[in-house]
Amino acid sequence: MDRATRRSEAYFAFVEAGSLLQQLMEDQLRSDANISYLQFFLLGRLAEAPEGRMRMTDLADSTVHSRSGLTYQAGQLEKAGLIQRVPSPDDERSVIAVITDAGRDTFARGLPGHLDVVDKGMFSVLDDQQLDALATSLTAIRDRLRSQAPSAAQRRKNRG
Amino acid sequence: MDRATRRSEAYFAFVEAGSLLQQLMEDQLRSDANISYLQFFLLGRLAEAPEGRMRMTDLADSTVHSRSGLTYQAGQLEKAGLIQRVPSPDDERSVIAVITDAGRDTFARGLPGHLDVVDKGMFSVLDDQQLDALATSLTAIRDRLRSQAPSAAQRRKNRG
DNA sequence: TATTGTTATACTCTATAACTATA
DNA sequence: TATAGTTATAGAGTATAACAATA
Repeated sequence: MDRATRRSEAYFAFVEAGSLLQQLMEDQLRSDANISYLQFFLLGRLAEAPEGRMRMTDLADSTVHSRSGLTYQAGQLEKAGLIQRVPSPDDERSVIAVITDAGRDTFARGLPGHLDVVDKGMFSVLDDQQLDALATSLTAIRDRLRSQAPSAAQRRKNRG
Repeated sequence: MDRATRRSEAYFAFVEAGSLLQQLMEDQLRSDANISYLQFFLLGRLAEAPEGRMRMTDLADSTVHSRSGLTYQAGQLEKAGLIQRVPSPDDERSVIAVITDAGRDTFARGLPGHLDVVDKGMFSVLDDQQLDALATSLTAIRDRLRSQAPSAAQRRKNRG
C-alpha cells in the first residue's frame, strides 16, 4: 500500500473515531453525571488545580473558548452549584472559579464511566507495543498542531 | 512507562489533536470555500457518489445527523446553489440530493487547502513505519467504536 | 492604554414531536 | 403499520462588540 493511501486511511479513521468517541462520551456523561463533555473537562481542570481554584481567563485559555463563552458555561455550572465565582484578592479585575464539594462529587460520578468508555472503545483493541506507538505518534501530532494553531491570547487579540 | 500512563498520554493527545485539527479545518474551509466542515463533508459524499446523487436518508446515515438536522443543512446548501433536491423516480416518498456544478466547484476550492492542513498538521511528523502503525491502530479503534455506537437507523427508532 | 470579565445580541446548529404523503 | 421527509419550535452553545472597573 502506498503512502497516500495509508494517509487517507489514517485520516478518515481519525476523524470518524473522534466523532464516535465524542458521541459516546457525551451520552455517558449526560446519563452518569448530567453534564456535557465540556463541563466535565472544566470541572476536571479545576479539580486538579491547587485548592480547586483558577482564574477565569486561565480557564478560558485551556479550552477553545472565548471569554464570553466561558462566562456562559461558568454561569451554567454555578447555577447547578458545581462551582462558585469569587473576587480575586490579588487583582480586583479578576474572578476566581472554585470547584465546590458538589462539583467534585459530580466529577467523581462521571469519571469511572468516562474512563471505561475510553478504555473499552480505544485501548482494548491495542497490544502494548501498538499503544506505545500510538501515544508517541499522537503526541507528536498534537505538538505539531499546537504550534500551528493561534494561541488563546492571540485569538483574543484578533477578536473580542 | 507503564500501560496506564501511556493510555492517558494517548487519550489526551488524541482529544486535543482532534480539537485542534477541527479548528484548523473549519478556519481553512471557511476562508477558502466559505462552508463549514460538515457541509464540505456532505459535498464530498455527494461528489463521490454515482452521478452525484444520494437519497436524503442515506446521506443522513453517513453522518451523526438526525433527519431534521440534514433537512436544515440541505436547505443551507440548496440556498447557496451547491445542491438540488429532486423527487425520487423509484419511491415517491424519497428525495434525492444532487450536487450541482457550483457544488463541485466549491468542493474543489476547499479540497487542496484541506489536504494541506491534514498533511502538514498530522503526517509531516511521521515516517512511513509510524504512519503505517497509526493507520492500523486508528482503523481498529474506529471499527471497535462503530460496533459500540448505536446505528443511525437505531437512533432514528429511539428518537424522532 | 491595556486587561478582566460581563452583558446584549444575533446567529448557527441540533433535536423532538407533530405532520403529510407514500409504501 | 412503517418509512421518508419537512416543519414548528425550543434549547444549547458560540462569538462579536460595547461596556464598566481596575491595572
